[in-house]
Amino acid sequence: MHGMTSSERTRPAIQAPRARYTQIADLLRSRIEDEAYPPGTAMPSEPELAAELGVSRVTINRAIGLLRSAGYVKVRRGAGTYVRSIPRIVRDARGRYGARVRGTGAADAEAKSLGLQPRTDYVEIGPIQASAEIASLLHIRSGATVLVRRRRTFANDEPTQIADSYYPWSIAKGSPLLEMDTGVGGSYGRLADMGYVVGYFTEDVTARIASEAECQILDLDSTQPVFQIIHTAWTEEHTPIEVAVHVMSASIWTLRYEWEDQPPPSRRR
Amino acid sequence: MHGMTSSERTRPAIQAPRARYTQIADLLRSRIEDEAYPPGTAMPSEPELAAELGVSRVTINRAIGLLRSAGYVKVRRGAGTYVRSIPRIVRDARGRYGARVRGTGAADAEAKSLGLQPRTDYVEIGPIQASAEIASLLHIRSGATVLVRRRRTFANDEPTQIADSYYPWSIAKGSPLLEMDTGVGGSYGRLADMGYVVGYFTEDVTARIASEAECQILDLDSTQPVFQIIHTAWTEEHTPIEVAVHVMSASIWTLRYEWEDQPPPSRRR
DNA sequence: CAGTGGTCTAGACCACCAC
DNA sequence: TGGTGGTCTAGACCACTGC
Repeated sequence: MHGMTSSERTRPAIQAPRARYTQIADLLRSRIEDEAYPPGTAMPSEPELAAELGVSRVTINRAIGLLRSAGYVKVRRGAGTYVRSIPRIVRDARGRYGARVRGTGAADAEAKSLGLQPRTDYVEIGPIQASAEIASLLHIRSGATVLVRRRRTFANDEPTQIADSYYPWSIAKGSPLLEMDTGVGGSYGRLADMGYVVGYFTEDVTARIASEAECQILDLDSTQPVFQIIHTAWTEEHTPIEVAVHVMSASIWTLRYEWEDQPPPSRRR
Repeated sequence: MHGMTSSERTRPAIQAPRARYTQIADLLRSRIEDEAYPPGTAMPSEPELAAELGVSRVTINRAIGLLRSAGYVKVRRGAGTYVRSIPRIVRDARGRYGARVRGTGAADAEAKSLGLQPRTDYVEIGPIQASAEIASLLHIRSGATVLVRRRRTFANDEPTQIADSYYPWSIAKGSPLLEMDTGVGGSYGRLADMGYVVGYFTEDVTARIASEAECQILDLDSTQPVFQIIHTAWTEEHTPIEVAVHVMSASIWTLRYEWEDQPPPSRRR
C-alpha cells in the first residue's frame, strides 16, 4: 500500500496492525535510549521525520506527543524538539521530615545530592481564606483565615515542585512563620517553640494529568502526569497543625517511604 | 469565521486563543460533573458532538482523549463512550502491612470497605530467572532463581491492580509460599515461620503512562497514568526477603502513608 | 448492516523562534 | 523571513459492536 516498493527493506517497517504513531514513538524512543539522539540535542524536525518514515506530519506529531507525555522530550515552540536529560530525584519522605535533617531545604538537599543546582522561590506568604478542602484538612471551618506559604523549587533553574503550606491563623498569627526564613529547624522548629510539637505525619499521594496552571509553572506538557501529595503534620493529640500540598512532575520524581513493621497505633483517623 | 452567524449566541463559544479541543474537553467535563451526562451512561457520539459544537470529528476525538487520560470516560470500541463511575480507593500502606491486619486480602479489604465486590486471581506461582532489576532489589545475582507470585486484583470485576511478588528461591523452595493460599498471616507469616521476620518496609513510588501490556490487563487507555510501587520487605539485619511490584491505575487509587516524627534509624540503604 | 470510535492524510493557517 | 511545532478540517478507510 501507498507506493511502498523496493524501499520496503531499507526503511523501518511502519505498517500493519499496530497504529503507525505508536510504532513511530517506539522507534524514536529507542533512538533516544541508544543515544542516536543524544540528551540535550534537537531531534530532526517533524517534516524531516515525516519524509524519512513516509508518513504525514500529523502522525509524527502524534508520536512525539507520546514521548512528551513520558517525559522523553521537551518541545520549544518555534525552536525544535529536544531530548530531555534530567535525572530522577528521590524524595525520601521520612528522611525529609526527620527531626535531625530539617532546615530550609529538604528539596534543596535532594537536588544537591544529585549535583544539581537547587533554588527555592517564595511566591506568597500571608493570610488568606481557607478553601473548603484546606479547611477540612486542618479541621477548621471553611472560610476561616489561614497562613499560606507558597514556594516553588528548582533544580538547575528548571522548576521541579510547587509546595504550598497552610497553617491555622490562630497558630501562625504574629509568629516567625510569617517570615521568609524560618530559621534553624524550619517551620516545625518554630511550631515546636510555640508548643505545637509534631507527633506524626500523613501523606495522601495521587497522580493525575497536570492542570493548565501547573503546566505553566512547572513547564510541563499538558499531557504529563504529576504527583500531588497532601502532607499533614499532626500533634500527638491528633490535631493537624500544618497541611502542605505538593505538586511535582512524575517523570522527574520517585517518592520513597519507609516504616517499621508493627501494629499501627490505636489512633484511627 | 466559518459560517458562524446567528447561532453564535445559542451555541457555546468554542473559539479564540485557547485550542478548541481543550475548551471542548472542559465543556464536556463540566457536563459530566453536573451529571448532564450521568455516570454509566453513553455520551453523545462523536459525529453528534461535532455537529452540535460546529467542529470536525477529529477535534472532538482529541477532546475526548483528554477526558480518557483523566479517567472521566471509558470508550467501548464500536459501542460508544461511557461516563465512568468508579469511586477512589485508598491504599493505606501501613495498615495494609501492619502485623495485625494481614491476611490474604489487604486489597480485598480495601475494596470491600467501599462496598465493592473484591476478587484476587493468581496468574502464576513458580520459579523463574530473576531480571536484573529484581535481582538487584533482592541483593542476589542477576539470573538467579526466584519465586514469583503474580496476582491481579479486581473490584466489581474491574481490574484494579497488578501485583507481582518475588522471593529468593533459597528461601521459597519447598515452602508454603508455593501454595496459592498462604494461610493465616499470609506470606509474611510463613516467612516468619522460617525465621525471616520482617523488620521494616520500603516503598518507591513512581507514576508514568501505562505500558501497552498494562493497558490490556488493567483495561486502561494508552494515555492514562499508573502508579508503580516497588515494595520491599527487609529483616532487621537489612536483608531483603520480598520484593513486590504493584501497578495500578492512578485515577482510581490514593496512596496513604503515615510515620512518626523521629530521627531516622541509623541504617542507610 | 448501520453506527461507533481509531487512525491516517493533504493541505492549511497560526504563533513563535532564530537569524 | 524561513523554519519549527500547534492546531484544525474534510474526507477517507478500518475494526468493532449490536441489531
